[in-house]
Amino acid sequence: MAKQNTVFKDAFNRCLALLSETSALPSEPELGQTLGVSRTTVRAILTRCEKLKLIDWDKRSKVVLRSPEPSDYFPTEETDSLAERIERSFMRRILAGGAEPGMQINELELAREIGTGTTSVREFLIRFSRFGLIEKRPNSHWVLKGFTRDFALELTEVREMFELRSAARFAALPENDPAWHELKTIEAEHRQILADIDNRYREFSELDERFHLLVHRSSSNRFIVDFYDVIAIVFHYHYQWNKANARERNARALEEHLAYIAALQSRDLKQVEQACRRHLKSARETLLQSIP
Amino acid sequence: MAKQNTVFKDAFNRCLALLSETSALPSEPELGQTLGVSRTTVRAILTRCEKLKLIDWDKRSKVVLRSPEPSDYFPTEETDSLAERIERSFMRRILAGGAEPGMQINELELAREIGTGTTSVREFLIRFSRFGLIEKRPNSHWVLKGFTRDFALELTEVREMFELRSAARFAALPENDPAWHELKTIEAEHRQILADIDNRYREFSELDERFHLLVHRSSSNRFIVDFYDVIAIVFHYHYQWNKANARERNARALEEHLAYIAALQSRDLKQVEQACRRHLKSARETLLQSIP
DNA sequence: GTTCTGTCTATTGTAGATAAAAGACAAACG
DNA sequence: CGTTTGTCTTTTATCTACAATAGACAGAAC
Repeated sequence: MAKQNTVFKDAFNRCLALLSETSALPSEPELGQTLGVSRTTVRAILTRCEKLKLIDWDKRSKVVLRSPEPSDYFPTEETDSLAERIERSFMRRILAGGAEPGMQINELELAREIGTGTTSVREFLIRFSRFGLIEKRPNSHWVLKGFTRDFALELTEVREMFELRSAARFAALPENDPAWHELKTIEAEHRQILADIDNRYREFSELDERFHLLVHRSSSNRFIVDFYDVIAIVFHYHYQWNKANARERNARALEEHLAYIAALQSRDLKQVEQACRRHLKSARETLLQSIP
Repeated sequence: MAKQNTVFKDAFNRCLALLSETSALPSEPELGQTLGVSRTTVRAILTRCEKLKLIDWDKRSKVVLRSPEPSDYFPTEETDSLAERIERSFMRRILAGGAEPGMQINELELAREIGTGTTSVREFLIRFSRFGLIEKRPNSHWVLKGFTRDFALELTEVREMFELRSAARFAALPENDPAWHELKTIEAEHRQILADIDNRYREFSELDERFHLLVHRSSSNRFIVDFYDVIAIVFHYHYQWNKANARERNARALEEHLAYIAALQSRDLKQVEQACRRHLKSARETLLQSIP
């Protein structure tokens, strides 16, 4: 087992969806473009489609023979990349399950638990270390620094610095910048979710990420944008394992976002700063409440 | 060749220095403590010392037989860890030698050039990616974003935000905080170097790093402190390959540091901000001048 | 009874191998 | 002539193996 073929499996599944909507597939390069994979993978997909009698493939002609059935798809567990699986396992361990700060992290043990080789775990830990939750002792183990109160305070301190700056930049964006249009779209989605909050409050998490990323992007600063990864991952898992009062919390955040968006649209720097601060303050409090 | 034994070689060299100053070595745990290595490595070192007839070793007694000679030491090239060697090779390529932004980085080629396996290069690139100079295309190559003007501007923008905040924190540190004493020491070294600037201006680079790190540390924020790694590495290599006007540049920076230090000691926030801004501004200009 | 040493085990760092995926090039097609 | 396909090469992602290093434990020495 060298490389996992998750790219193939995932692209194959997405191709099936495409296939159910047309009577013939496009050229290999075009298909590769659509699915975001190379021609090599496209050809592997086509080969499998042919074998399953989903299409009749002869050079340029790729005629659809039948609609795909559920059994044609690869199971979703097999389409996640190894990195995603490792991240999920790891985050569950440290955020959900009683992981004490100071605890040692063992590459071999983690690898065995997840069912992968040590290399992948190691690379994950290296990538993950920039989130400030773990630290390496060279030639020795990793140390879990833990999702502590200090961590949350340090994270939000930088977040506030960055977001205030980004928000001010945003407000100064020229009239014709596409970000304004994107903001309008996001605003509309806020209103839609709020209108049906009881059923749709779970959709907030994803919208939250899109909104703040849009704001951070206008900083045009790679360090600020990259830092948003840290915030996003923390809030992502935090939302996932901490569902107490989710409805009220999200409703409140949506309202704050709308005020924040209105402030941005007013282009009044004072107002922007005020609305931004208010929202960040309550986001910080929410996060802190979930930490013992 | 699995692991390199650079830890052993480096610790051995440092042990020789120790050895030339005493007539007998301490216990294994104590030696390990001093050299910062495990007992396993200490015992390997002692074994080699014995073999070279540098000491007579029998259990607790470790009598020095003769002073180490230059030929006893391992050559310095062999004591650098693989990671350090990779970093140097890589930085030379991208900072010193015409590396165009957008260029592809090939793991295999880099590994061959440096003479290591791909695993180490790969891990280096992952670690290095947080510096914002390269970016990964999954399942494909890395892209060099380049040490461009934009990079320098984005870097210094964040640096200024962080350092202003840290400096303000520093000024508010309680009287008995050890940082004040450390600051005094650093101040004295500044004066010593300035007094003999023609001969010692090269020592500025290291002092600069120590000073700014001391300031950043008072933020008590891991993200701010960690970010200083990015600044440090950029300035480190920048100083190393860009020696035009080094003497004047460093003399000026030393003066600015002294003003900055005085401002910190005054604990007057206005003054601190002013001195800090002035120094950061000129640091930014220096950096920008070296970029075409 | 604390500290040290001898011995042993577990884990990390690195190389090398291999399947998956990307990508290059020329011939074939429209 | 610009795409598309067939074929081939190169590169990445991942596993496994193994030496270096860290670390544990019991008995020896002070």
